[in-house]
Amino acid sequence: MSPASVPTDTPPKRERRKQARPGELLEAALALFVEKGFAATRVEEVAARAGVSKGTLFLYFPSKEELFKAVVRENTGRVLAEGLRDVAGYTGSSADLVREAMRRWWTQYGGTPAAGLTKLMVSESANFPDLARYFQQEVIQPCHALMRGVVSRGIERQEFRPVDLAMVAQLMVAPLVQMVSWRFSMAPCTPDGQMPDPMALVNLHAEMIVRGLRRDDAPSPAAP
Amino acid sequence: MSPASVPTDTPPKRERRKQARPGELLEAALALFVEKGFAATRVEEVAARAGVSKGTLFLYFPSKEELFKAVVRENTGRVLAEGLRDVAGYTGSSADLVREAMRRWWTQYGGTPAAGLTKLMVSESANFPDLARYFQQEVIQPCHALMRGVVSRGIERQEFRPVDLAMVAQLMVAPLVQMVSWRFSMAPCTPDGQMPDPMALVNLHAEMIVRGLRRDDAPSPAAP
Amino acid sequence: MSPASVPTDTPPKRERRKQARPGELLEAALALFVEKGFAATRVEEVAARAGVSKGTLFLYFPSKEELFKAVVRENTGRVLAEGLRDVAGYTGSSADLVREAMRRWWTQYGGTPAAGLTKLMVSESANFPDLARYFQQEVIQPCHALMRGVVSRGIERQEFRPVDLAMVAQLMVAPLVQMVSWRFSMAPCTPDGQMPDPMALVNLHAEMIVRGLRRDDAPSPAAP
Amino acid sequence: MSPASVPTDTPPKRERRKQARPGELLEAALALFVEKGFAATRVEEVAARAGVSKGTLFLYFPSKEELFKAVVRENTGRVLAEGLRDVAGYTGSSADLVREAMRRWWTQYGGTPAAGLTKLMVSESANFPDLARYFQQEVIQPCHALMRGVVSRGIERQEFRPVDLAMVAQLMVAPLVQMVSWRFSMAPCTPDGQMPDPMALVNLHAEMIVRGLRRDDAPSPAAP
DNA sequence: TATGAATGAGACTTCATTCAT
DNA sequence: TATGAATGAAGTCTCATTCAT
Repeated sequence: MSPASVPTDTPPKRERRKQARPGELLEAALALFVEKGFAATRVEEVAARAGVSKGTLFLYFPSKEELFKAVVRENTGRVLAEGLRDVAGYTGSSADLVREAMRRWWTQYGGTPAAGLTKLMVSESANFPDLARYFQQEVIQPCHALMRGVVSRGIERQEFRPVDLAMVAQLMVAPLVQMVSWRFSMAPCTPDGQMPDPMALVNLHAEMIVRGLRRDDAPSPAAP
Repeated sequence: MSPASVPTDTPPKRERRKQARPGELLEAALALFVEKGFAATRVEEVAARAGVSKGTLFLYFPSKEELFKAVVRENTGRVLAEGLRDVAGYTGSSADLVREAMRRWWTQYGGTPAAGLTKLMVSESANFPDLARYFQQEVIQPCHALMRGVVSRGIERQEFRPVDLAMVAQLMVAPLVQMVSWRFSMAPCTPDGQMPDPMALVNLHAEMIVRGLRRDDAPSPAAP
Repeated sequence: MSPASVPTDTPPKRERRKQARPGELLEAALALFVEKGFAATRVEEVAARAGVSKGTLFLYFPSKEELFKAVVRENTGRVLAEGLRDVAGYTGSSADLVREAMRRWWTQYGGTPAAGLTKLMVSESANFPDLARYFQQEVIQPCHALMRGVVSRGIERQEFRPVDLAMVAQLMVAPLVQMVSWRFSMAPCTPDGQMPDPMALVNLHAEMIVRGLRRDDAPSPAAP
Repeated sequence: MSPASVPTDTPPKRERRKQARPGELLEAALALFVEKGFAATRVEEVAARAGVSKGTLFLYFPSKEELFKAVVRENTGRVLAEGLRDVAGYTGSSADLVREAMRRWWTQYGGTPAAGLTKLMVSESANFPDLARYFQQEVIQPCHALMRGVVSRGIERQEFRPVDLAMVAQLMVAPLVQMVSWRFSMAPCTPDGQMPDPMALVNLHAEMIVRGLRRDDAPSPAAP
C-alpha cells in the first residue's frame, strides 16, 4: 500500500515557497512598520526578516508604498465579523456582555500581531490619508458600532442608564486601544515589573465601565 | 515704583528674532514631527515653517537628531508641576477632584500643541529608546502618580472603594491620551460632524470613573 | 536513387522548434535592439517576443552582450555577395547599372529587417567599438567598394566624367542609408501622408546621381 | 576715481557658477547622450563631465528624463532662422544658392556639437516619441522647407528643371545628415586616413545636386 | 530542454550636512 | 548671523543572470 508513486499533491518546494512569500513578506513588513514606522524601515530589512533578498520583495510588491498598502489591507477587517454575530445572539446580562466583548477584543485582536496596525495607522495617518480613512471605515467604525450595540442593548433592557452611545463607545474602546499602542511602543522600553497583566487590566476596565453604566436605582451588586 | 516691570528697552527686532529662533524652530519641528514622523520630516520643511533657511537650522542644532531631542526635552515636564501642587492642597470631594484633574489635564496639556509629543513618542519609541525612557520618567510616571494620588486620597477618605491604584490610574489616563492621539492622527481625516466635543467627552469620562470608583454602599447620587 | 535528397522524415515539431530557437531569438533581438537600443531593451522582452522564457535565452546565448554580437554577425555580410558578382558581369550602360544597383540595394537590403542593423550600429558604435569596426569592414566598405566599382566602370567606359570615387560612393550610399535610418526611427512617428514612396525616392536618387556623373559633353538625354 | 566701492556688478563666484551650471550640464549631457545613448549614459558621468557631483545635477533637473528633454529643447531650433532669411534675400544664381545653403548647413549646424542631436533623435525616437515628433516639427520640417524653397526658386527662374520638391529636398539633406551621423558614430572608429574632408564632400554633393537639377537644355557649364 | 523564482550589483534619486559667500 | 549651492552616503528600484525544479 501507499506506493511511492502516489503523488499526494504536494507542490514542489519552489512552488510552495512562492505561495508563501507574500504572506511572509507582509508579516515581516507589518512587524517592522509597526516598530519603526514606514519611512524608517528599509525594504531590505523587510526582505531579510522574511528570509529573502531585496529583489524578491519587488517580485511581489511593485513598491514600498504598495507593500504598505497591502499590509494595511491584509490586516484590516475580518476582526469583528464574529464579534458582531455574537452580540446579536447573546442571551445573558448586558454587564456580562460588556465583559465578554472586551475580553474578546483583547484576545482576538489586541493581543495579536495584527493589532500593531492600530499603532501604525495612528503614526502614519498624515502620510497616508487615504489609508487612514479606509482604516476608519473598515476597523474603527465597526468596532465603535459594536460597542454602541452592546450599550444600546443594556439601555433597552433597562440594565444600563441612558447615556450618549457614541461617547461611551469611545470610552470603552480607548483603554483597549491604548493598551495596544503601549504594547507596541513604550512596553519594550519598560522594565518588566512595571507592566500590569493585560487581562487583569481588561477585566478592571470592563468592571469600571459596567459600574459607570449601572442605573442609579440598581441594587448594590456583589462586586466580583 | 516697580521699575522691574518696565520693559525698559525692547531689544531691536533683529536681536529679538535671534533669541526667538530656536523657539520657532522647535515649534515648527514639533508640529512636523508629530504630523509626519521623524524620518518623513525634512529639515528643510522645518526651517521653512520657522521662516529660516536650511543652513540656519544647523546653526542652532547640530543635527536633525539633536533637534528631535531638543523638541522632546522642550515639551517635557513643566506640565504637571502645578497639577501635583493643586492635588495636595485640594479640599473638596474626591469625586470633584477627579473631575477637576481630568478637565485640567485636557485644558492644560491635552488640548495644547505640546500634547503632540505624546503621539510622537508612541510613534518613535523604537527609534529613540533613550528618549522613550526619558519621556516615561518625566511625563508618564508623574502623570500616573498624580492620578494614583487622587484615587488614593478618595480611598483613604472612604469616598472610593479600594482598587488597584496603578491599574485605575492607567484607565483614567488612557482615554485622555487616546483623545490626544486621535487629535493628531485620525481627526484631520475625519468628517467634522463625527467628532464629539472633547470637553464633553472628558466630562463623561470623569463621570464614568467616579461611578466606577464609588463605594458599593454609597447613597444613590444626584447624577450631574 | 539519390535517397539523400529525400526529406524522408520531417523532424518532430519539438525538434524543429529547438533548431529554430536561436533564429527566432536573433530575429526578436534584432527588432528590439533596433527599435529601442541595446541598453533599453530587456532580455525578457526579447525572450517574450521569441515566445520563450527568459531562462531559455541564456541557454543559447551566454549573455546579453553575446546576443548582441550574434545579432550583428547574423545580419552582416551575405548582402553584397551577389551584388558584386552582378556588377562584374553587367553588360548594359553604366547609367542603367547605377539605377539597378540602387534599386537592388533597397529591395534586397534597405527594405528588409536586416537593414535595421545599420541604424543599430550607428546608435551603438561608441558602446561596441569592436563591432563597429567589424561592421565597417564587413558591410560598409564592401558596399562602398561596390559603388566605386560601378562609377569606375562608367568612367573607364567614358560614360561618366571623372570624379573622386570615394566621395561619390559616399554620396550614392548616403540617401539610401538615410532612408533606412528614417524607416526605423522617425517614420513610425510620422503621419502616413508625409512619407514618400521609397522606390520613387530611390529612382529619383539614381537619376540625380546619373545626371551628376554625366559628362559635360554628353548629348541631351531623354529624361525618364 | 574708480573708488573701491564701485560694485562693478560682478556676481560672487558661487552665484556665477549657479548661472553657468545648467548650461554646463546640458553640454555634458548632450555629448554623452549622443555618444552612448540615453539608457547607457549614467547621470553620474554627466555630472562628472560637467565638473559637479551627482546631487548637483538634480538641483537643476528633476530627473534624468527631464535632463534629456532639456537637452533636446536646448539644441533645437535657432538653427535655421537666418538660413531662411538669407534664402529670401538672395540675388545670385540658384546653383550658387544651393552651394551656399549646403556649405552653411555644415558650417553652422552639421559641424557643431548641436548636430549630435540629430544622431541622438534617430537613436532614441522610439523611446521618446513625443520628442521625436517635436524634433521633426522644429528641425526637420523647417530644414526641408528651406531646401524646397531653394529648389523652387530655381525652377521658377527656369534655372532648374521641374522636379518633385519634397523628394529632392530629402536627397539634398540626406548626405548632410549622413555625414553628421557618421561624425558621431563610425568616425571615431575609423582610421584617420580614410575620412574624406567634410567640406570637400559638401562641395561635391552640392555640385552633384546642381547638375542633377540642371535643365536638359542648359548650355554646357564650365565645371568648377 | 525549458521554466521562472530568486539574487544582488548597479542605477536613479533624496536629503542631511557642509561651507563659501 | 544667515544663506542656499554643493556634496555624497544611503535608500528605492531594475534587470541581467543563475539555478532548482
